[in-house]
Amino acid sequence: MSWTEERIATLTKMWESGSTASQIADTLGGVSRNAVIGKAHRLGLKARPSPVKAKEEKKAAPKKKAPAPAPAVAARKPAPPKPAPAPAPAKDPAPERPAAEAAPAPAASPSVTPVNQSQPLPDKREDLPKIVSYGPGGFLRQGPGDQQAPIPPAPPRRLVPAKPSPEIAGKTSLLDLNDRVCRWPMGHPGEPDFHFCGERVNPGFPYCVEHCGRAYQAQLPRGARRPPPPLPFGGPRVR
DNA sequence: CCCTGATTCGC
DNA sequence: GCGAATCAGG
Repeated sequence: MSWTEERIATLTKMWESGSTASQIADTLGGVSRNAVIGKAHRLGLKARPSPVKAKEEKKAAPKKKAPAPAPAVAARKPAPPKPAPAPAPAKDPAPERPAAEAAPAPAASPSVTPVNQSQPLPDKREDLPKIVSYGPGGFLRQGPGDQQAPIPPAPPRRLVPAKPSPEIAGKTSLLDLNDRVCRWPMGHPGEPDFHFCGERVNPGFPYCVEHCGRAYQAQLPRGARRPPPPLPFGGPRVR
């Protein structure tokens, strides 16, 4: 498969919406998770909470890994030594301010004196122990005296694809299918609770062991055949 | 083991 | 540019 305009758009949207590379790969089809990640990086839209990227070397303190007798076979990855090129001038660990806090500029006009204060001190209103707190998602909570909204903070919420219906909550939906879950349909397409088996597959097959037994049956001699089990699709609807 | 994203590097 | 192989943390 090639990266068409459309597929790139899908990749970009899903990546930015927080979908995992695996989900994106499954959705797109024809590409691997690695391909998705690779493409995403090439598109320049990387940077997402990575489980493995929360590292930062502080000092050159190689604990282990003495230069082992390197095997001449350098078939791959001849780049274990990572000389810290970081010219970072002792980045002080000052925590970055959340956008919500950085934003609230002195938008409030100076003329508006704080109410509810027994000590109106316009001179040193900056050292007032202003109590702020943050709501879910980083929204700035405002006290009763805070009138002016300090710039609507961009919603830090990430959009997550919702399940189509509560009926299949917890069930294996079409979007949940991948190479290692059983794709045996449960129910009929179109029905609200239609889903897939979702069990781990019998390795090498698209179904779990149980459903492999249903899908693959030895051919019996003519005359000795039993009525076939209901087909996953196309069978008469029984209600 | 399963998952995740990052990175490398032959093609 | 692409993506398998590999790494490394959860």
